[in-house]
Amino acid sequence: MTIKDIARQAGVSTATVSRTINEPGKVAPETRQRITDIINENHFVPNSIGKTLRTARTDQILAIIPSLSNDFYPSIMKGLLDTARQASYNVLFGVTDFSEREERRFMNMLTTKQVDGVLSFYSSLPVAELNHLAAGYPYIQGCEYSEGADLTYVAIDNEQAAYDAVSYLINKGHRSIGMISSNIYTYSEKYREQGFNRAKEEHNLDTGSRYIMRANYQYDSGFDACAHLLAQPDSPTAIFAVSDTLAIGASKCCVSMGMQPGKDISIIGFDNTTFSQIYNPSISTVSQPKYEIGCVAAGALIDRISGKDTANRRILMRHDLIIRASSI
Amino acid sequence: MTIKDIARQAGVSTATVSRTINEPGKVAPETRQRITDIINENHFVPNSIGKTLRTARTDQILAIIPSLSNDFYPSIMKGLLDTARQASYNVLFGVTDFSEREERRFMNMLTTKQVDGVLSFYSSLPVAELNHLAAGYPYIQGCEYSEGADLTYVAIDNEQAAYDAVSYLINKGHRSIGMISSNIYTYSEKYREQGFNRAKEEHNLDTGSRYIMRANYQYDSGFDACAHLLAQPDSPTAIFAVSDTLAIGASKCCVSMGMQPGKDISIIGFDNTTFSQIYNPSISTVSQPKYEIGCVAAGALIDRISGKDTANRRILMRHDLIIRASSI
DNA sequence: TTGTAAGCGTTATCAA
DNA sequence: TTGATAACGCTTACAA
Repeated sequence: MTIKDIARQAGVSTATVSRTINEPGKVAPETRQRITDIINENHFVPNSIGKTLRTARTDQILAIIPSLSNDFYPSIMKGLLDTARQASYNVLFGVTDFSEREERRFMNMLTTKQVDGVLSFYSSLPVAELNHLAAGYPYIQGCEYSEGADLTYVAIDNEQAAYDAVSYLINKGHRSIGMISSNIYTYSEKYREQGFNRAKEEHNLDTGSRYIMRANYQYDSGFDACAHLLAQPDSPTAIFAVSDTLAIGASKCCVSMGMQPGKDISIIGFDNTTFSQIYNPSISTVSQPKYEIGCVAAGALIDRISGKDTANRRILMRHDLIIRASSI
Repeated sequence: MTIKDIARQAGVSTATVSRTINEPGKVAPETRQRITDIINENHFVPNSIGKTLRTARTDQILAIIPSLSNDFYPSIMKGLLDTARQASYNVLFGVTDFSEREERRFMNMLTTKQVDGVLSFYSSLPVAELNHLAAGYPYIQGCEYSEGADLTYVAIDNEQAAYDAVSYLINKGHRSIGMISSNIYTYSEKYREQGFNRAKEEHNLDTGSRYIMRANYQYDSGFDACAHLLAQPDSPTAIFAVSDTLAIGASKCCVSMGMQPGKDISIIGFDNTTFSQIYNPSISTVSQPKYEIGCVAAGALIDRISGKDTANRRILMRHDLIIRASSI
C-alpha cells in the first residue's frame, strides 16, 4: 500500500495525495475528504524511507550510551527526551557495551542519514575519526568526551569536582585518603584522579599511586579495592570513589571489617544515584546536574542540526558535593 | 557523495560500485581495488536510506520500553542485544514514558518501514489496534502483554508467581498478609493480585481489598503504602510487593517504626533487581529470568521477521522465589 | 566482468 | 486546484 494505491482509489494523482498529507490547505476540501477517508479505511501510513530519501530529513536523533546497567543515565536521558520531543524530534537509544564495533554501527546511522544527529556519552573511536565525523555531521558529546577532539561537548569539570570532594575530606582532618578509580579508563576518571592528587598536593599529603586502586564497575570490585586500600600500612581514614556503585561496595567492605562508615571511616562516591540516597548508610556523593546535562546536550545538538550553531563549544555544568551519612 | 560520484571517479558504472560494496567477489580484483581506494579516500559510506528503499530491509529492530528508571530492564535488554547482534540485527531503544502518543510515534517506525520489527515491553494501545499491527508487521510483546490481543508474547506466569510467594509466607505461619501493588494498572499486576488472593483463599484467609494498597513506582510510595497497611486493625505480619523498589520502601517504613524485616515482619518483592541483593537487609524476591526473556523474545521476533515462524504463541518462562534476609 | 536501466515510495517543480 | 514527471541513492535483472 503506497500513495499510488491511494491515488488510484481516489481517482487523483499521487501529488494530490502527498499534498493532502503534508499541506492539506492546498487541496480542495472535497478532494481532501475523499482522500483522507480512503487513507483511514486502509490504515495507510506513508513510507518514511521514501520520504526521507527525498527530503533528507528524519527528525530523529540517536543517543549512544555505553551501558544500560547504570543508574546514572536515566536522568540524563529524561532531559534529552523532554528537550528533543519539545522540538518534535524523536529519540532513539543505542547501547554499545563499550564495543567499538557497536559504536561504529550506530555512527553509521548518522553517516548513512538514518538519523539527523548523534549525541554520544562514551566513545572509543580515534580522535581523528571523531573530528572527521563531527566536521561533517551533527555530533556532540556528553559527560564523557574525547580529549583533543574538536567538537562540542557538555560535561562537568571532573578535575575540580574530585578536588572539591577530596578537599572536603582533608578539611575534615583526614590525612590518609584512598581513591577507588575505574579500569575503564576514560577521561573523566583521569581528571578525577588528577583532582584527587591536586587536593592532596596542596596539603602536602602523600600522592603515591598506591592510594589509587582501579576497579571495574561492579559492587564486588569496589569491595575488593577497598580491602586492598585498608590493607595498606597507613590505612586510609577516608575513601573517594569515582562512582556510587563502587562507594557502596567500599561501604560494605568497611562494615564487614567492623568499621562504621561515617564514624570510623568516611566514604564519598560520585553521581548521586538513587542507590546512594536509599542505601544505608546513605552515601555522600558528588552530584552532576544530570537532567540539565541531558537538556543542554539535546539543545546543542538540535541547534547544530538546524544550522543555528556551528561553532564547537565546551559547555561546563556545575557540580555539587552532597554530604550524607557515609562521611564526616 | 553517492555511489554515482565514486563510479565517475573510478570510471565505472554505479552497478560495479554497488557490487564492490555488497558482492566484492563478483568484481575483478583490479577494479575492486581501484574502487575501494576511492571509497576510502573519500570516507564514503553508502546512504542506507536508498538501500532500504530498494531492498525493503533495515536489519534493525526496535525495543519499546516504558521507562529507563527501572533496574528491571537492563538485563532483558542485554539478552535482546546479544541475541539480535548474533543474527546481525541492530537494536534501537525507544522510551515511551508510558505515553500513548510516544508509543504511536515508535510504532510508526514499524509501519513506515524504518525498522524490521518491534519488541514491546509495555503497550497502552487499544487491543484492536495491536491486533491489526501484529497481523501486518513483526510485533511481539515481552513481560507485559495486552489481554485479548492476538500476538506472540514472552513472559512469566505472574499469577502463579504471586501465588507461590504468598503461599510461602502462609506456610511460614503468616495469617495477616498485605500487598503493595501498583497504580499503573498493568495485566501483570492484575494477575499478581489474583495470585495473591488465590493463595489466601486456599487457606481461608481474609481477602478483603483493604489488604491491597496501590502505590506508584517510587520508594516513598512503597513507604507510605506500608504505613497504611500497618495501620490496619489486624496489622500484617508479612507484605508482598509487586516490585523490589516498593519492597525496599516498605522495608524502610518498617525500620522507621522500630520493626526489623526478617524478624518482626516479612517482606517479599519482585524482579530480583541489583538493589534487592545489595540492600540491607537483602530483600526476598520473585525472580524472572530476565536475560533469557530478552533472548527468547528477540529470537521470536527475528523468526517472525524472517518468516520462519508465523503462528502466534504465548511463551511462558519459569520464575523463582528467592528468600533473603527480609523474610522468615 | 561490466554496463544499462528499471524501480523502490516519496516530494517538489512546473505546467495546465 | 490538480497532474505529470523528475529526482532522491541504491540494488538487481538482464544484456553485452
